[in-house]
Parts: sequence; C-alpha cells; structure tokens
Amino acid sequence: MRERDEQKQKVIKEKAMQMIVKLGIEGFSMQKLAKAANVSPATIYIYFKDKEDLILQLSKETGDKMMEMTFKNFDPSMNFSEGLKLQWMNRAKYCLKYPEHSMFLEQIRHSALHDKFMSTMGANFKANMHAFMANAIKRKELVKLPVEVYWSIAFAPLYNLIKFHMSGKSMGGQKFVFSEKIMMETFELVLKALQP
Amino acid sequence: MRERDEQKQKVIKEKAMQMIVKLGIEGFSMQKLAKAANVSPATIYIYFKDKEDLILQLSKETGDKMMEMTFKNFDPSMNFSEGLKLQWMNRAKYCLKYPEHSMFLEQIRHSALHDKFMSTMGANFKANMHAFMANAIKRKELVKLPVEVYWSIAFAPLYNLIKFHMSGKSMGGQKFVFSEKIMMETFELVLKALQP
DNA sequence: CAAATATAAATGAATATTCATTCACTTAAA
DNA sequence: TTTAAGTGAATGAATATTCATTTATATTTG
Repeated sequence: MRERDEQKQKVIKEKAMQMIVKLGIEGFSMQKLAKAANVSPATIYIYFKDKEDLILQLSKETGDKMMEMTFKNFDPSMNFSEGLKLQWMNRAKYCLKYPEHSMFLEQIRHSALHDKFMSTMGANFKANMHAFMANAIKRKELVKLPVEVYWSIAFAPLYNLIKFHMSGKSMGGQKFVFSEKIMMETFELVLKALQP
Repeated sequence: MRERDEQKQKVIKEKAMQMIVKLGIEGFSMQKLAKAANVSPATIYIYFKDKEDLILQLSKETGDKMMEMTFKNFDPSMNFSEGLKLQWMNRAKYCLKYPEHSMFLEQIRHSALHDKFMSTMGANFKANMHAFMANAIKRKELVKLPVEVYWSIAFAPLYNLIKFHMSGKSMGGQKFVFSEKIMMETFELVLKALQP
C-alpha cells in the first residue's frame, strides 16, 4: 500500500489560499489550482470531495487557528480593560503575522459559503465572550449594553484599522500603515466609550 | 433609426444587482443575466462593453447614490455631534431603504474589482470629511486624532450593526434586528469616545 | 402623405475557452 | 501481490463574447 504524501495536500491548501486571496473566490478554479500545486486535477479529488469541501476544510482549519490565537492566555474572569486589551493584541498579532490567512477568512466571510462556514464555528467562543461581558458588567467595569452594541464598539474599530492596513490605504486612497501606537490610541478611546 | 429601450437597460441592471447580491460575484454570469432579464446575451453587449464594464458602471451609480444620501443636508461646518448624528442617520436610512444596494456595494468592496471601483469614487467626499474633522477639533468638540482612527471609531461600529442587521444575526448566530433605539445607544457611546 | 431607405437595436445560434469532475490507467510501496 | 496514490486525457456543462440576421423606427424621398 502506498502512503499519502501529506506534503502534497499541504501544497494544495497553501496554493488554494494564495489563489483565493489574490483572485477572489470568483477567480479560483480547480484546474488552475492543480497547475499551481503541480499535481493532476484528479489528485485534488483524492484529498477533497469537491471544490466546496476543499474551501470549507481550509476555512475551518484557518478559522480554528484564528480563534485559538485570539483567545491565547485569555480568561473570561479577567479584569475588563486587561482582557479586552489582550484580545486586541492577540487579534492584531494574528492578522499581522498571517495576513494571508486573515484576508482569506475575509473572502470567505463575504462569499456564498459564509453560512456553511459559520455553522462549523466555535460555540465556546460565544460562551467565552458572554461570560467576559457579564463579569465586567457585574464588576461595574463595563456599561450595561446588548452584545451586538458591545461587539460593534469593542472590535469593529480594530478590524477597521486592520482592514486599512491590509489594503495599504484608508478611505481616500491615502497610504496607511498600522502601528502599535495607532492601535493603542484607538484602544484607549474605545475603552473610554465602554467604561462606566 | 431605432431608439434604445432604456427600460431594457434598467431591467438588466436591476437583475444584475439582484443576482450578485444573491449569488455573489462568483455566481454571476452574463448568460444567466440575459435569461433573468429576458434579453439576448448579445443585447447586454450593446449597453456594456463587457462584464467588467457592466459591474463597474453599476457600482459607480450605486456608490454615487449612496454618497449623495450620506451627505444629504450635511455641511462640514456643522457642530460635531449634530453632524455626526446626521451622517449616522443618513447612512442607516440608506442601508435600510436600499438593502439590496448596500449589500451589492459590500460585495464589490470584497471583490477583485474593488480598486477599480474606488478609483472612480468621490474626491470631494474626502475633502468634506477632512473639513468636518478639522472644524470640530478646532472648536474642541472632537479629540485630536489621525483620520483613520477617527473613521474607525466614528463609523465602523455603525456599519457593524448594519451588517448584523442585514445578515439577520450577530456573532453567535443569534437573531438580531436593527432599531433606532439600538443605534442611538451605540451612537452615544461613540460620541463619548470621541469628545474631549 | 405614404412608400422607400437607412440605421442602429435586438436577436438566437455559434465560437472558443474554461470549468468541475471522472475514468482508465500507471506507479509506488507495504 | 495487493492496495491505494497518483496521473493525463477526456467529458459534458457553463462561460464570455461575437456573428450573421432580423426588426423597428426616424428620416428621406416620391
């Protein structure tokens, strides 16, 4: 019996991600992928049921790693400003260390596959965040508000900065580069909004 | 000489937008569009140079209308909290009145055509926003900060709420419906962050 | 005023390419 | 020797775009 060449699967996944990031899902095809990964189109079908399965598997792995890094060293019982800051740092670190992965996830988020992807995503992420919020509100370190409002203020600004950074420019087309200084300046204002 | 049936072009554009919103750019094709709009594929090429031209024209028109509504009754010399509130109201109104248009623009924003689209977009939008910021800072109604930080705090939370609303759910997959109450609650916190 | 002409709109079928996927086959190694 | 990995070429459907015609109508003629 011949063994699977796991290296081969790795190359297929890497090239698939690169291709989706560069060309969008609309520009991604199995035949182009086969060429880029130096395998026969048929080989891809040994490792993945079909195109959708390939993209979903890739999404799940990437999403899991992102979640793992986001909650590294995090505990829902943490003091609010510390806990939020840790999450900002973790998220930023992930996006800057793996820009390709985070751009890939962004593509998935805006594709027709988004729902199928989300249904595989962590339920304990939700639990974690709720516990963190509830603790912070009880300790009067956070104003009382709906989760959606909380999330929108606590994280949307960070993701927006990262989006500017990724595209290399902000709204007018002006150049923009992310820095810890800019991030912390933004963080302090967000904290001001959320603290009682 | 036979005249162009402008109604026909209108139907083509409407169906194109619907199709892109429903299926994503990756699921959009000229032949499917022809069928949906009840015209011959060749007819589309009378009105548009090619597929890209069609999408870009549609994007430009949609983007222009969005900008127009966003800055309705707005003046950069307005008092800060009033001016920002007006923009929030205008943006929310646009997204809720034309959900299809705003979802379409969201698709374009995350497609390979995004750069070409942005290059056609308003330069006076940039000027407007800068003037508004500068005035507000001078009057000490807004803390001094880089445009990117300003934008990320001033608008990203609103767009995030709208995104939740459009998808009908928030982060955990929980149901979510936008309301003016929720919006104003968020707005007040954003204001707290941005005011000195 | 009506018939003829000119012109561009509109078309359905065709083209050449690319797509996802499968098949009959070869190759490596347990 | 057996088993599954791996293949290149094929399949049939879908893709963007064009072609040779037909159709409608504004203008020009008789």
